[in-house]
Amino acid sequence: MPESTAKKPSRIQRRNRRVILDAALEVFSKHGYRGATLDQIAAEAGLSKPNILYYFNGKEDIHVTLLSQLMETWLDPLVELDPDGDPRREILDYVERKLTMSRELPRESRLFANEILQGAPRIEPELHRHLKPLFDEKCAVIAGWVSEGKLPPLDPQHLIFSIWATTQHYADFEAQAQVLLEPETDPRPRAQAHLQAMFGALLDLPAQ
Amino acid sequence: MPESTAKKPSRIQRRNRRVILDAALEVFSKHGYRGATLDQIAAEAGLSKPNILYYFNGKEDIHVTLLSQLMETWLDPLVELDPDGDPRREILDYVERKLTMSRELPRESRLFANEILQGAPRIEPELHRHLKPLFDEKCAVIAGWVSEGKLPPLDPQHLIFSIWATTQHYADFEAQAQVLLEPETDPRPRAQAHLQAMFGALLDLPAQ
DNA sequence: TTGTTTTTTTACCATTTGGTAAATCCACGA
DNA sequence: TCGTGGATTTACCAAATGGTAAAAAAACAA
Repeated sequence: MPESTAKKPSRIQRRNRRVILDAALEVFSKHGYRGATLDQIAAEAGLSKPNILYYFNGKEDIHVTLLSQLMETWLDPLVELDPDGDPRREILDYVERKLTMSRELPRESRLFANEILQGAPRIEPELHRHLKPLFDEKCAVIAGWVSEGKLPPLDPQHLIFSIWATTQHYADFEAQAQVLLEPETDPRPRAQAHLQAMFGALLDLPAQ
Repeated sequence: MPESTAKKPSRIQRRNRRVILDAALEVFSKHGYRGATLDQIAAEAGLSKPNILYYFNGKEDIHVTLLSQLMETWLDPLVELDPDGDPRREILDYVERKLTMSRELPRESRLFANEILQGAPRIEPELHRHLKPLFDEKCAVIAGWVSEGKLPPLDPQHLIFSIWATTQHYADFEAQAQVLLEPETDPRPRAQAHLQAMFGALLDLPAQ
């Protein structure tokens, strides 16, 4: 019973749990929680369905484990925002890291987007536990920069929302961009230029 | 057979189709296509399941009808962008209309977000037929303003993406905002100020 | 009222899907 | 080599779900 009181997991257990979670990421991010089936995950993982249920307590367990495990990766770019760095540089670099992440981890982006869209029923506790404190901390950092006159007066919370929205857009709404832009071409180089110009302009605003 | 060669639909037919589509909007926007069930829609509409299937050919028919019918409403704010207006005013007003729409029609926003996130399997033809031409047209308008020197050099396509992303964010990711901001409080007044400042700064950039 | 058409309900059905029990297989240490 | 516990498969099941057939009811035209 790998799920009971944590003994040390065997090599096989670690490998298969990883294989399953990777397959689940693929399937959940493509079809959403309800749209994904254990059979699809099993096929993607190359394992049988009962075998998957040997490693996890059920569909929801897989989903929650996946979200929890990816939360850290997902928040990493924001963690790196340095209170002691140059404010303008720090924020523009954060935009760039987020955009890079939307290119390199689009499945993770869509996984979170799906979960939030449904009202975050399974990840809400994690949001309170990990996202909220980090968000508050970094908002305070930015607010500090503003009050020190190192940045023009701006709304830290909504600035961060704008960064999330604009960068994740390229992963979450990729299907739309495929229709509207040249397909087969990554729009992110031009997106990068645009976003740097846009947030740069906001940060360069003269103090009120 | 209301579905066959279009006779004039009766009063009952018009009413019930409207009731069903409204119920479907509620359910689909909350749970996504796969997450929604005909039973839920029937309960929400106050009709029996077979009765619903009397008015529509199936679950997918309801979904496609809903998306098609809402497409016009959804694109309306962009249609209103006037080539003969003041460029800066036109774009900032468009931002405001989109933000207002995300407050007044959040279900519609989430319905589209869900569909696009899944790869737009059922709405792709509509995107090509309605969204693409409008998008190209308005991009050309903005590009014209730029080349006339009425706007600083900017990327029309990605500008529009940024407007979509930032405004719809408040409907699509409402669950996240609920965790991070004061619940029970509409963040949009402050969002409005932030977005006007941000896009205003971009549009006020000196010509290169 | 009566006959006809439209609308609604009742009673189902086949498939899908998350999940389980139990038998079997297999890796590995003694 | 053999035994034991972990890993995997086989064969299922119950509930949910999209959908249908046909009877009953309601609406409506004459």
